[in-house]
Amino acid sequence: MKSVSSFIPAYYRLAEDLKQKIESGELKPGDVIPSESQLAKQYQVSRMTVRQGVALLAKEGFIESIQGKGSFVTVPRMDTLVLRFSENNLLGESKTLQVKLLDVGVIAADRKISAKLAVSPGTRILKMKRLLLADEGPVAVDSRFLPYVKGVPLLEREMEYAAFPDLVARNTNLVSARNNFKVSASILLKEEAELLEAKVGLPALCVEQIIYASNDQPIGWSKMICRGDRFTLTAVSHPF
Amino acid sequence: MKSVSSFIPAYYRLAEDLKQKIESGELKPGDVIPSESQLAKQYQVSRMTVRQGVALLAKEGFIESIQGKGSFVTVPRMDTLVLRFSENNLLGESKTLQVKLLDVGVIAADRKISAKLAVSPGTRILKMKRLLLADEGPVAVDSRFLPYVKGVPLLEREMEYAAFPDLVARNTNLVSARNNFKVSASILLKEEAELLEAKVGLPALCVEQIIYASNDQPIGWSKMICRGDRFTLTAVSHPF
DNA sequence: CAGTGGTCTAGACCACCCT
DNA sequence: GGGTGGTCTAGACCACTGG
Repeated sequence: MKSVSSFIPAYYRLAEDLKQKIESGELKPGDVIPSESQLAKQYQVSRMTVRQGVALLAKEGFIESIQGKGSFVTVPRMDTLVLRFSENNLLGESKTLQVKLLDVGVIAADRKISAKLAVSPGTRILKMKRLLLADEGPVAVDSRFLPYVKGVPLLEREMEYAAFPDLVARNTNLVSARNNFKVSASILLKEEAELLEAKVGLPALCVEQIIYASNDQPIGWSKMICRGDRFTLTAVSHPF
Repeated sequence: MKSVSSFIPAYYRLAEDLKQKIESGELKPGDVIPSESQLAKQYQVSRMTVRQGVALLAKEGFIESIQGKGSFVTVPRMDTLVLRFSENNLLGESKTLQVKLLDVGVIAADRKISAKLAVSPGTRILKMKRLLLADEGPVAVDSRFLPYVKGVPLLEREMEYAAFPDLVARNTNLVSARNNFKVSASILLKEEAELLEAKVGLPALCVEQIIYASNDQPIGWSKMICRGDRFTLTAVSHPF
């Protein structure tokens, strides 16, 4: 039944049909949708094709299939949000992001760093500090800490511009597996205020990232202090 | 080939095999994985079964399929984070979240509200203000604004405890479609400080949510001020 | 037990990409 | 043209749920 007209796939039509029934309220959250064999008859397609459409809706969060029972309409969860955090979205209106490498070097892990990166105190740690500037001026200062890996030189440009997860991956030759991301409220301390050309005490967002390898070993820690008047974080529920 | 042993599905085994090859570095980002027909031969399964496995890996972000070219290993994007925001994760260690309804009523939309909710100034708006308390004490104050819908009474308990998106859905009889979520840095003003039993000027997180219906009409606005010393937001990259 | 979704087959034709 | 992934079929058996 792929015949003649309709350039759009059958499974897609079916999915859109059901989606429309859900959005219009004809099918309400908790309702069962027709069984796969019923849909196959209705739409004159094979069951595997129905399954493809149903799987699409499930992936998009509109329905949930339960073996032996049926497929049920769900409310897309609006408390599950997707947050894209790249340095580019530190920019507000401004189009250009500049990065200034303030400091880079190898240090010995102090107590705090050794805790964060789960290494012994004294371990050699690659540290770098950067200043991020938009058109309006400084937006954030960022400190990054990676266990020092010998024989893996990082280029200055990488240190300046690479996104933190990418930098970590480059440094360790490992596929990083997880990014633990934390946002907290803070105010500018003296040193930060000077770098960010703002007053001490200005509200600030503190964004902390810890990258883990697949073996759950932390392989990178980053802490970014952002001027609250020049930066907000945004997220949106399901990005279909 | 579903025979005898192996309680785990063939497509799942195949997916795990490939995943392991990716995580071990045998397959690196950018590499092509074997074609579907090759995999079908290798694993002695039908091509549809291979496709199911490949689709699973694609859904999980490990590979990307491109028609006419092949399927390629991708780096799971670590700058795409999933943030679960329910009032329960306002709790730190504490187990009990209490909510106190401070104020509720119908008001006329002022300039700010009419802008946020895209309604004419003066439109009747249901407003409520709540205080959220954990074991340690107050954590956040939350103001919620919904266009007033007559004939849809909300119970006090709903107003107290319903998550904001759910509350909006209940109020409008609409399936809400999108949640625009914004986090910014702030400090406690006098009124907030009093309610939160903290000093004026304490760092705070401001969480703003605007819920949209499927027709892109805003149908709810919420603004929550959280004590920075008692609340942080966390997110994590792909939640498989 | 009947009905549901989950897995699987062995084919087929298509759209697309590259050479 | 030859290879790739995308769509689709018409069956089959399985695992699970419920009455």
